[in-house]
Amino acid sequence: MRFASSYEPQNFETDIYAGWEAAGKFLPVKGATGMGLEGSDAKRKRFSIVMPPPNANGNLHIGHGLTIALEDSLTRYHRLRGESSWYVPGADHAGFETWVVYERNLEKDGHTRFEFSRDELYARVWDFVQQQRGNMELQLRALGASCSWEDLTFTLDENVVRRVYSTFEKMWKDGMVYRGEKLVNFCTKHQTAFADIEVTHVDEEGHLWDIAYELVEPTDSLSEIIVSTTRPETLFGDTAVAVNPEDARYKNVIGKMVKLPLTKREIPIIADEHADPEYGTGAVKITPAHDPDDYEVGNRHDLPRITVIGFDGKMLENVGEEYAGLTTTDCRKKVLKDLEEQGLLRGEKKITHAVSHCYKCDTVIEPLLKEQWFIDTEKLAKVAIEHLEKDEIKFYPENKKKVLINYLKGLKDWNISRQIPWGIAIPMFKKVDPNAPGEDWVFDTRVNLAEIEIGGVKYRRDEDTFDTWFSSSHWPIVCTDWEENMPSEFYPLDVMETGADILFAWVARMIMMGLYVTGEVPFKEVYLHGLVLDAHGKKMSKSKGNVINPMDLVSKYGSDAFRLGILRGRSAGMNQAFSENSVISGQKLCNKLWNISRFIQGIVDEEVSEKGFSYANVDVVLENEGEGADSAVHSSESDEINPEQYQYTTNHMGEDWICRELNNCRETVEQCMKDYRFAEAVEALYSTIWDKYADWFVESQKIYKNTSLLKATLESLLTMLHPFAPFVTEAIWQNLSWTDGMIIDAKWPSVMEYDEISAENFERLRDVVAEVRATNVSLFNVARGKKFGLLYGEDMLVDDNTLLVKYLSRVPSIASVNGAPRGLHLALPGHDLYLDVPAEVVAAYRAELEEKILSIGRELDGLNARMMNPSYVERAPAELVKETRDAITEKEDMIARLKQQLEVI
RNA sequence: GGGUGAUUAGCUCAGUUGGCUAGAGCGUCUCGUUUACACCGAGAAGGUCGGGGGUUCGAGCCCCUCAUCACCCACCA
Repeated sequence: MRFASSYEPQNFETDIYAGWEAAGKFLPVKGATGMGLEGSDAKRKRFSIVMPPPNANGNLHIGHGLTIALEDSLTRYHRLRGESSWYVPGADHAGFETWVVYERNLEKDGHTRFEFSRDELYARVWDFVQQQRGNMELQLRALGASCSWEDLTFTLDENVVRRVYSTFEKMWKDGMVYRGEKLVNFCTKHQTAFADIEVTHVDEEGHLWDIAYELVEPTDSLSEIIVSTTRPETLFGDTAVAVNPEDARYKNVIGKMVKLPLTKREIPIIADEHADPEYGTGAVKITPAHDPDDYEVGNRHDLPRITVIGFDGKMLENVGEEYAGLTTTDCRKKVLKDLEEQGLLRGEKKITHAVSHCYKCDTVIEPLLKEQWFIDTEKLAKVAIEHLEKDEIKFYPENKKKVLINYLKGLKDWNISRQIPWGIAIPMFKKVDPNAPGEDWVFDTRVNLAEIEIGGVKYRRDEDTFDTWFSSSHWPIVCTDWEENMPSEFYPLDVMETGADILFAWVARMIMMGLYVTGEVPFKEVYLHGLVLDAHGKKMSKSKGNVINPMDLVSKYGSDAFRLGILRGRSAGMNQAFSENSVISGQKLCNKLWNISRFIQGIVDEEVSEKGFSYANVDVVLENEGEGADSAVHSSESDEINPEQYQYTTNHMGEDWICRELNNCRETVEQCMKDYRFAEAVEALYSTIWDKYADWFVESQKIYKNTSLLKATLESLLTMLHPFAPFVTEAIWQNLSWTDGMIIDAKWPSVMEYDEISAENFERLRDVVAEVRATNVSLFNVARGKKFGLLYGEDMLVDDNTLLVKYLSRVPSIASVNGAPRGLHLALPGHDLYLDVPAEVVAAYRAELEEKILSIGRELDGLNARMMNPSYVERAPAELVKETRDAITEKEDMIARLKQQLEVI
């Protein structure tokens, strides 16, 4: 036996993947623009997609599982369509993320980062990542990613670094890079600055304190000014008190000085719009070195900036002995206590306000002044917006484009300096002797040297590294090997698929950088997926303990089951719940398909071995009924894709019908893939395979066997499902006796020819069978489990197909009434059928019949009401009106029959 | 404070220009030793499509409004 009785993914997946890889099936046909290629390859369409690089040192999480399911389905679909498809895998050095893991390990071993030079640290992390890296790649293979491994790009590869440096140099020359001392988001735990986007804001309970600042020269009405603050410990850095220029209470003290409590300093009262008269006391202390708003106010008024908190999160010397060295929290307590003692603390109230946190360790972000490299984003954003508004990139979901443009419009300059050793070194050197001739900073790529000499002048390396997003914004460029003198035929990418949560951090930056470097948008379409939530719609998190590991599901149910399960019910941009149930349902589909194939292979084997059927009576029946006389040879209509596929004949209406259904399914899948509606494509396949192919076509083939058609249709289904369930379809394909090669590069099905009238007849036959089955079951109670035979009167369809009807509707017998109707008349329009039920059972069935009459009557009333409405008849499309009219006739007919039945009783 | 999305069966979700009796998976119930499959087959129950208005011959879908939830952005001390 070729096929075991159930599909066990573990027995196939590893070997199948290795087989694909060894046969080079993941490689694109490069150079398809014509160079050195003949014939069809020269015209071959291309499809390119790059993988958002997973963290090289980590394990894949459920989001990666979804990512691969989506991207690989697309890739495989386009490959089957005959396109040269290139799926470029990647690995991310994940600067900060990896650094955090590594530093934690260091600390566990009793070391700190300060024991090593940057170069030493870099080398150590490099080794660490290399050790870990294989894991992630194995997991991608287990998920079935058909990516071109020899093109794997690591974000620290030489070509990536070279590209990043060349962009940075260009920006430096274009004056878009500047070094500035600005307030940056600083994590005192991780000792690095972050871009605005890397900071999370959390609404928290806090306090608002009122503190009195005494006027140096009291006026008649005012001797002090009370400010409101949430951060009293920063008062040491205050350089002004601001009031609103329109605020009558303070108009006459603007320009006067106040005494800064706990210090000997005096600071001015200034007028600035920033002060909101409605909020607190209307007066606000200004601390330019420790608050982003105040920083702006300081700039407007040319105020000094006094830094009082260090990068370690502790108070500096300049705040005085008593406070220096305290953490900000301790200092706050002491300041409040001291103010209270001096009678300067005037109020305290609870408020909720947004506080910035490090997205990694949750430490409160300290805004600190720091010299950093910044990118002037104005031009970049402007160009990006222009191209977006010209609709050069199509977004799925559509509304994200608007959201992105909105973000770009308010984009601030981008801090690209990170104070961590793991990453791409910033290629800038600072002149050691400020008095030496030449610029203070020079661009130079010799970053392996701590110090360089240019024209006798010494320069020292900047020790910072690039923000990871700066390099990853080049991803489509570096993955497709785009170069100035030789643009890649695969750039721009056909589609960028990634998480909606990194629309700003990544997608926005790829667009800006793609345009800046190549002048072209980096991709034509963007598909954004939402978060995978747990079964109850909650975010997965380690602390909640609801994290699902995709690899567990893959090993338990198989890769295909996981892929089908995670795609189910998912639509672009939406966060969606996910549970094991959907994976189980995927597993069932795989097993179903396996068993369908097993059955068909059995028929093929039987035919080969014996040229006959095991059902002795079938030959006879075939001669007497069915549509054998009308059989016709068909082959695929459009020969473009695959001329030799689908040589078959249709001998029976069920066969025409399945051809029609497969055509419909193929069209649906094609349209869905075009629109990125993956879940709908899977659903169409699921219902075609299960509800149509298995339940009706395969069942009917137990009576009428058509091997050529069984083969053709099975191949078609396997091929269509392959993008979503690559392993089981390949396992079956290679197990079948008549198929060649691998399904991974089989040909996408083309149109199947069939007879429309015949197909429609089968549809009618299904109605008959369904009604017979349902009626027999509903008789179950009154008939105490007895099943009844079917009788037919003037009914051509049934008369011509008695064997099939008998088999499909599970009746014990089927016969003509021979002009003497008896039993239960089925209320089926256009048919003359009876269940051979004794009169007493029909009588017992009376209540059900009456209920049925009532229910059809209700439907009839609704239809009649519609027809009674003159506007409906006038304005609705004629076709619709006709349908309504026909439905009324049908319902009336049904009711008449049922009533007649009642009378007989 | 601004923005986006959601609200449809017990649960998780489909439902693309408005059109016949609103669908699926899982769950529930009844029945089934039919030789591909119990990871199966047959059948059934279950929904006033968040509330309220409006447009229309016709609204789950379009418009207005309210409510609830989620997420994103934002400098209110």
